[in-house]
Amino acid sequence: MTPNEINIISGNSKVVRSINRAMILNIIRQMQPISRVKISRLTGLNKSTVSSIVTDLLREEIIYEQASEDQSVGRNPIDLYLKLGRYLIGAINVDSSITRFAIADIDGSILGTSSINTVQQNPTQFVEFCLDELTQLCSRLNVTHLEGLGLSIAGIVDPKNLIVKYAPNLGWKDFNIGEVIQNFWPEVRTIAVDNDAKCSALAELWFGSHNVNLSNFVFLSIGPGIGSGIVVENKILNGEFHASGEFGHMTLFEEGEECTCGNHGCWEAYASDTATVKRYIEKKKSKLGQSIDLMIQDIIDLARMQDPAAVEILKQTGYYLGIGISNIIKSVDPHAIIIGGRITQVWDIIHPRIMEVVNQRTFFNKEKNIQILPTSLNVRPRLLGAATLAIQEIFDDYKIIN
Amino acid sequence: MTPNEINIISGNSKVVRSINRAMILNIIRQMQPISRVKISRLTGLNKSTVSSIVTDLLREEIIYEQASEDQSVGRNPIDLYLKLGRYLIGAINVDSSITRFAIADIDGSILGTSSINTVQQNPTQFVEFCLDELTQLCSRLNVTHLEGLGLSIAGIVDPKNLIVKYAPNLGWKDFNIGEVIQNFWPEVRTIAVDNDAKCSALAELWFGSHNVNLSNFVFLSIGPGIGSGIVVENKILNGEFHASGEFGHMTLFEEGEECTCGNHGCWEAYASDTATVKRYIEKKKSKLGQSIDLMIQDIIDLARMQDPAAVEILKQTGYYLGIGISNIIKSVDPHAIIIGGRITQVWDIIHPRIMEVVNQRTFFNKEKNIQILPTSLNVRPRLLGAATLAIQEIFDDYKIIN
DNA sequence: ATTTAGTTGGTTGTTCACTCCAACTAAATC
DNA sequence: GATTTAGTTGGAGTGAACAACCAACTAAAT
Repeated sequence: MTPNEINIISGNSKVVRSINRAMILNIIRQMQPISRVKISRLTGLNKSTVSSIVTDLLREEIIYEQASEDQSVGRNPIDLYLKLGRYLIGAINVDSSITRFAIADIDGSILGTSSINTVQQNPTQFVEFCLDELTQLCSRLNVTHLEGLGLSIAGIVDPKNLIVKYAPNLGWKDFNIGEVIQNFWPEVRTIAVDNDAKCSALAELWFGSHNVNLSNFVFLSIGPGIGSGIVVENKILNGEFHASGEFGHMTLFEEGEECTCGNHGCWEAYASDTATVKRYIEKKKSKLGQSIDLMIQDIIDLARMQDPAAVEILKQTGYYLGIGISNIIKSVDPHAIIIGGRITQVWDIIHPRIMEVVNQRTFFNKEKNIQILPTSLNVRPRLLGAATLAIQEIFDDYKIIN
Repeated sequence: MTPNEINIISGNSKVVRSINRAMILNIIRQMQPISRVKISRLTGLNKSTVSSIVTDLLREEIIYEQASEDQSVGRNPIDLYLKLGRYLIGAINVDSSITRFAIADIDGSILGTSSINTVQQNPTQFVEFCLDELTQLCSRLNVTHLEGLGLSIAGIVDPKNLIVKYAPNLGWKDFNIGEVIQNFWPEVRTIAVDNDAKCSALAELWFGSHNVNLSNFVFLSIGPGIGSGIVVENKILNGEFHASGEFGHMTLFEEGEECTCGNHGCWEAYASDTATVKRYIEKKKSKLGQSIDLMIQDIIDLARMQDPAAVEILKQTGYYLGIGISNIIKSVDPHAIIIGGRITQVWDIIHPRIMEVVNQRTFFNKEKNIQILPTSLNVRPRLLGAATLAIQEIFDDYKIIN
């Protein structure tokens, strides 16, 4: 219970029902195939209660049942599975250069994708253009109805009110993206928006395949900058002003390199792809011929072919990553750090360096057994994360009201 | 709902009752005096439901009612108040040098305190000695029964299992303090233990008088070291290994001063009282004649009498505090930072310096309006926090079972 | 091949707890 | 006495728990 604000969720039989419904649905999602009895034993709910809720879920066609075999004695259980193809989700990731689209199912599988260049124009017009593009993708895939729509944005987002507070790279400020979508597509039931790094964390949490408990972890997105999503007790830590996880701009070097944010010595100015490219250029005394995105890929490719200069530069990046990560570990004490971005292609080069620094700088670390891992997703985390935002609402819909 | 672990709290009519009970009790606590109808309107619960729960609370003697006057028309409401003196809490704060005791009421008021020197002996014996001391304090205050017992410890604590994982200053490791207390005092109903800085945060959250929304904030405890407690959505962020908020050991200076933890450039090595004293000694070329605790007080006293050297040293501390605080702001994005410790006595010296640095280093800060404030508690936060641990359990006891 | 016991999965009334609702009483003002 | 507001009472509705039941299978005997 909250001490200073009052929790408005008052108890009610309907609330109980939806809590139990959400719990059972999530168990089926995670442990399918699973029978009614097993769910009953797992939850402590009575068999009859489980049956009742499962009947609801079957009617809603969000799950289906199938006879199972191979039981030693007694009646064979009836396995329950998530039903795919029935509730589909549209996903949009808006980045400074490219905007990507996907149609996803509730198990996180992707039916199809497309992309366009992000155009710096009137945000409303751009969003409407995106929705048109998504409509086209739908018809290409013979999808007639989207249950939900999720968007991940490179910027600070108020997910509750569906407002993009500040996206400097897109030139958006206090943009009520939810309203625009609702006006344009009134038929979509759930719309969800959040910051891209937070979405990536969510995607890893829901659909990652690492065999690690991710109830407390931090997702680090290494690109031109460094973004992050903090997960605490299975939930995204939003921050009072929706700006948590700005680790990229934490000061690591009091009077260090100038950062794009105006501050000096930010982590980002040492460990981002931009910083890596800059260091490589300096070393090689070459010039910035192309975009950061292309350059970092070149350096990575060179390193994979054992080019000594590239390897050395990347090891440095690993060193700087390690310093920042050890600070993150000290602040929120996660069980794992999951890293996404091009740099994970040279995991064998950077990971040992990161671990070395983390072990050096984090006392009391051996007992913690913190996992530092590359993302386990084979879809772009930011895009899958956008879908996950909406999927999450389908599974956790016990906020109905009272 | 959790995606990877299953939430074991299944719904149930009893759960509903206790959620509503806790909500009503907390409303009375925070908004007393308040009538039944007002609670009904506030929560959306039916009048009759409120009446039913209030009847329970009256029978339990945790609240009382009193006729109110001054109502324009209609029957006068009956005001409800928290009843004091009925449920009392024992609080113990174990620090490296001094262990303090208090008897507190459920509104956070302190009936009496005492203290002893912390002895480095067998932890079980020491705890039993503490309980004896508390018993004496009780009899001195004519307190015959303690409803709960809360302990705040300078170390890493597993609050769920009541185990002190690691308290280097006390020489405790994996010490099952809960078991010891339960064996010695089997009659006490609720026992709670946590880290001292986290307890301080909890005390400020529950009983602080700042007129700021503290649902997301960080409590910084500046002493010989720097401890902190992170509050996210009105709850302490515990950390996977119970070690969140170790901001004191985050690296701010890559190759900086050596810290007690073995790392270099920790914040603590620049902004703690120890660091301040060290800098003062260096400047004055004097010697460390007494304990850090006494020395920092001397410096503070000198500064309050406008001694230029002391003022300058403390301003430096303010500068270093600012750098670390700006990193904290970027990581968890709190609404406020509350600072406790002797250094708050010279708030007029350090606060402007902190704000200057934070504004300089935190882009996008003006719009956030982050409050950096000294603790509003006039009882030692760590001690009141220990009591709050147990008080919290009395008010939020809807974890009963299912 | 047939029968019977034993085991496990799932369903069907019944009971119980709790909230909601509407009609009531209580106590104040105008 | 009419009106207004506070609080109570008894009945209705909802959903979970419980226990008895049916369903479907294996194992092992005849």
